[in-house]
Amino acid sequence: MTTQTLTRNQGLVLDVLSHSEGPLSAYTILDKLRDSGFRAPLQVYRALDKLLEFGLVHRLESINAFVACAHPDEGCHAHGITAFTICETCGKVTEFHDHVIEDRLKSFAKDRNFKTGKTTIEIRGTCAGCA
Amino acid sequence: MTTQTLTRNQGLVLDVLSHSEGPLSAYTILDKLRDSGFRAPLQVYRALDKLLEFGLVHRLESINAFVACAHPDEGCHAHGITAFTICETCGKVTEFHDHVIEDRLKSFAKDRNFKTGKTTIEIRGTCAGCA
DNA sequence: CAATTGATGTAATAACATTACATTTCAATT
DNA sequence: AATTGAAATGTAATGTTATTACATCAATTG
Repeated sequence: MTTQTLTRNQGLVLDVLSHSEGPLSAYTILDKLRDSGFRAPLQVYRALDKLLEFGLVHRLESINAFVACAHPDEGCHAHGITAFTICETCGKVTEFHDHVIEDRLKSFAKDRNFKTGKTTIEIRGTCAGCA
Repeated sequence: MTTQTLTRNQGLVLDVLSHSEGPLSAYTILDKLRDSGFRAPLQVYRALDKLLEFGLVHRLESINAFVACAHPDEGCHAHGITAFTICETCGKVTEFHDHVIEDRLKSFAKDRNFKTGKTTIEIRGTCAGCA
């Protein structure tokens, strides 16, 4: 998956996220793209939906914000469950993948015949630099 | 922690959540408490804040909703990280605790000197009954 | 009983997200 | 090149979730 396959709006949104230090809300993205012609929230949300689908962006459920994937070239969907640490002081987000956690969650779900869709793992706290 | 220590508003909100089949949004709780004198969202949010603090209620970040704790008598905070399955069809929420996952997350955080605050683990999907 | 603290009431506003509908773009096929 | 169908876009309006600000009330305590 490369940037070339993206539409103009999708590319603009991904570009903003990729160059951002930390996660951004949809409305912050909108503001940053006013000069590029964006006028309405839906333009951002639609682009984000696609980028999420492509695995190029992640949504942080606990803070209603979005970040570019840390390794978009490999296709993040291939890495299984994505987990995050989110620094509440500086906003820094670190993405990680842990197969033990993933196996454990999968086995819990399987034991109960729960069909897993999307899984959210987010640790909010204070990063090393801000401690 | 018993219900007796709660204020009127806190007790009313907890009661609504305890008797609900599934998670409720703050505004749904508000509607259910209009007859009890609730008029504004803040009355709900304030009560929820305290109930969350007491470990009597959980917030489901991925669906912006709240559920009563499955074992409030023991004080849910004592159980460490709480994880959930959330059925997107019927709304049923199951709460669980897994020490392996918890240890794994803690060790990840410790390795990076990340000071853990609240951790969110939510699996959305389809429960056995709805499959 | 004054002072402090925590809880409450109310209105207004901010922040986040979706619905609805009209229009345009673009690639695949004719 | 014209047709056409799917995907993307533009725009306005609205719906949903959460917070700020400020006034008041109630319980505790020094």
